[in-house]
Amino acid sequence: MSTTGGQVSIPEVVILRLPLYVRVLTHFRDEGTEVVSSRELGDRLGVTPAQIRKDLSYFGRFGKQGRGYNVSYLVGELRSVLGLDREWKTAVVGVGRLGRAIINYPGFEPEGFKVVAAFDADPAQVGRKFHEITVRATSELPEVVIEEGIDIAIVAVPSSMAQDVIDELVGCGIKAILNYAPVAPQVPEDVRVRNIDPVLGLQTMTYHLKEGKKNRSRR
Amino acid sequence: MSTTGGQVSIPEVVILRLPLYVRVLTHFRDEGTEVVSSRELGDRLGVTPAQIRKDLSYFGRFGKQGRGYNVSYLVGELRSVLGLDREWKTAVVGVGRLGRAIINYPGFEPEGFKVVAAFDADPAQVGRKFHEITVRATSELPEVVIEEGIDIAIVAVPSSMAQDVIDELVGCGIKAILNYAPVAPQVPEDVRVRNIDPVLGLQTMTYHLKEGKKNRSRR
DNA sequence: ATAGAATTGTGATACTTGACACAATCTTTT
DNA sequence: AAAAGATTGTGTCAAGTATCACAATTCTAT
Repeated sequence: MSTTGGQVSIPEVVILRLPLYVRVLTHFRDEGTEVVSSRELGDRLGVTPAQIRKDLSYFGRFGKQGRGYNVSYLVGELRSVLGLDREWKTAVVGVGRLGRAIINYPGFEPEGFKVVAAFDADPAQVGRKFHEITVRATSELPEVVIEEGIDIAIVAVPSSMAQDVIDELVGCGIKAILNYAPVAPQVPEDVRVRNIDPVLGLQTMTYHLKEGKKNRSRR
Repeated sequence: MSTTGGQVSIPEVVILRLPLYVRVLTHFRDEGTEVVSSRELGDRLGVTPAQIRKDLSYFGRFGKQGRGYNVSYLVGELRSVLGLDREWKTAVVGVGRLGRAIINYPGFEPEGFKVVAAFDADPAQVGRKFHEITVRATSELPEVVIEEGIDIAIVAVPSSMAQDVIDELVGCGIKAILNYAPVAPQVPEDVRVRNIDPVLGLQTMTYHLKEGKKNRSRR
């Protein structure tokens, strides 16, 4: 239950898996595979076929019994579900070593994520250009977010400044933040944050490495 | 139930939260706070106090009723649980733009993760030095992993090569991999992989951004 | 055509994870 | 020294998530 207007609310874990499905399906498509079954997909992802079918069933009936899923069609449908059939504009806050690497990272644009602005608190950075983007003062954030139509902010400031910057972004009406600072940000519940934090990844693996544990992992 | 030798098996989700606790506790400690309650911790992390107490209870009884947890003591205990009371040796595979950024990243060493070797398939890169580390040929992986005592591999190769490199690493006996390539790697169940993938983070946020949804997030 | 094999979509079931609530215990105040 | 207040640790219950299993449907082969 817990509906809004009749349709069942979709678990967040399901949303988190969809981009993985899109990625693997795209792979299949690029290899020329036209049809794929939930078992084949599951094998590639390390999940059960039933889970894939259940997940997809939240959004529609994309398959054909006895045959499987048309790869191109399913990729298109899932991209549409995720909102990946348009371009999203991002702003990078913080143009230190990490921020510059993000601005230069070639993996965002092909996926429809375009960096259109950059900010830094340091006046010495303001005015510099990286990869066609001129750095602006953080004080200009509110105007630029509106003028440029920023959808998503990418935070790459030192951890001591991260919460302040995030508060500022929330104040500007930003609803989605990709955070590279190693902190646990506090945001209102209508704002999404995804943290990119390699150290956390390492720290959860050492637990298992320690004294050669043998329990199995959870993807 | 489902025990091995008497002690209850610890849920993986709990392990995934411990580094967050360590991080926030370290923050408190650096601010001079000596004692903290599960409520204060929970407020900072956006989780319920009960969850924190339950999580900690898997590993011991660290608190004192009516008072809370001694911050320094708890940090130490949790670091020990996670195996963070020693240094871990890592090797970076792939020294392109991303691999070099990882080698130069100053955030690993203070946390006890030391990059001690680097590899690349491209002969033109072999022999070059980055940040005191000489690049070796990928063919040398097996020997170097043993000689240098590599605990964790960091994969920063193009996605087309990622699975092959990961297979190679698994063949060398590596049990923990931090993977930056945008793929869903297949590994035996005794090998842990953590994926660092900003695009996946963005793609799960667009679902919610699309047509101004208002459902709340999950951390 | 018909039989057999493959595979989806989904209700029901089992398992996992999170929250609640309270006795036990410690600290502070009067 | 007693009472009031705070907070832990944990058994129990609730919610969330994953898996099972099978009718329905499609494809393939003879």
